[in-house]
Amino acid sequence: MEEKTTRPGPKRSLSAEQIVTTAMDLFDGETPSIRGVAARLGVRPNTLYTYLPDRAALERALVDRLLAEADPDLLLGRRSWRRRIEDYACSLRTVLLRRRGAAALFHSAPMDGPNAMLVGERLLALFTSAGLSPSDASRATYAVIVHVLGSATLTAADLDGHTEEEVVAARQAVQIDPELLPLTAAAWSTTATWNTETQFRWSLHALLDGCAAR
Amino acid sequence: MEEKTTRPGPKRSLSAEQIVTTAMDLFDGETPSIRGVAARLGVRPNTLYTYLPDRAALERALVDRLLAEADPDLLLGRRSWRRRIEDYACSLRTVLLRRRGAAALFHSAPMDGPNAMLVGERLLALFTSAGLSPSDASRATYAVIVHVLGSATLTAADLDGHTEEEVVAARQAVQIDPELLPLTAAAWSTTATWNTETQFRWSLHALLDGCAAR
DNA sequence: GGCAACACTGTACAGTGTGCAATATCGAAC
DNA sequence: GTTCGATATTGCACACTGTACAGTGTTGCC
Repeated sequence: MEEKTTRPGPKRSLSAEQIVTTAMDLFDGETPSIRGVAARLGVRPNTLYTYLPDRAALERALVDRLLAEADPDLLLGRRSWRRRIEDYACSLRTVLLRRRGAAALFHSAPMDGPNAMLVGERLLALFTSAGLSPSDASRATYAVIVHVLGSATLTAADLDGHTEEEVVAARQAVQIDPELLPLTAAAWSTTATWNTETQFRWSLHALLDGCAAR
Repeated sequence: MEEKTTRPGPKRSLSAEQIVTTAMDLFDGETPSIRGVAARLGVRPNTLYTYLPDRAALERALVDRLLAEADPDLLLGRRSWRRRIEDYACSLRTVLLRRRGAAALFHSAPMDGPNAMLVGERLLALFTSAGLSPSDASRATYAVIVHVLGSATLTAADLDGHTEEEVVAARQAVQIDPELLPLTAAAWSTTATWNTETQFRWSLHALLDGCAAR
């Protein structure tokens, strides 16, 4: 194994790790591009193709970094299984909302990185400890992933750089015609808060209730 | 109102409706671009800016068209509130998976079109009929939207042009090391089916259970 | 008929990801 | 120690993308 100990040719000036790290740094402020990362590294764009097959590979690596940044250890500890899931979910939501376009990355490629697998394993453990069968635990795991990523992505689209408060206030100010949409008008004060962590926790809670009842 | 009955200047050769319609046609096969739609209409790309402020406006319009194509009337009728939600949700999922990149459109702009409002109103009615308060009905409505869009987007990323069967088979073939990820390995036969309608219905069912319990 | 508003075009710019051929650099074999 | 082949990096180029700006010609109104 690892027969390629030394190879001819010039030394590599970079590493895949380094590229992904620079992309993460660059991520505060703008969604990273091949050319942007290369510029930051003081290198021509093509150079990156020595380390990555294409842009999708960079995105996959970023996805896995983001999952790790949310701290999968939150899924461990002595708290109840629900608390642990909620804590990691909220942490991941925060991580995804901090960087513009972060949530959207999860939709360009399948999640098969090592951290994705780790998080999956731990979620399975939690649902199993809650009494679910292996099959149901798997389904519940995916349901939670879908909720966190879907929620974060939609909220990221609505925020678009603004703060949560600004968006809620802007939505509050919208006038709904009670003739056309009576129920929407009646519930609008709640609907205006769809992009808040309160809403996030409410729906996650409902989802976990439904999963636990299986 | 509508004081602009007639205006000077040449007749318009197109309409916003027409642009959105050709974009939808073009959508089978490739994700529509300003230049692509213009070419299909036999017109320079800039011409579209007479009718639309920017690409985001086109995407918003497409989102609303997709919501309508899923047939919001499925939310009406005599079936139980759960059946009606499940039927529309599955229909929307199918619509979004039929066109590549359709699901991703929902993440570029807020959903505030007329059909989005209509669907929201009808979901509120269903949850209200299920006994939820206006506030809880609003939260449950968003939870369902998040699930449908999140699930469709993740599945679209995994499918990437392939059929559901192909993806499931490819995932089944993956070998998970039971030493590293015992639970993942044990539940993998189910995990391989995450992108199926069966999984979609399972998690939607769980979510609705949790919402109804409020 | 002149005026002002308007639709549309030509051209252009600043981006994006990425393929290809040339160049420079190294390790290993002779 | 020289040659050879593998390799990293570059310059250049291509095919895209959205969209800004300055014409150019058509039209309704006074």
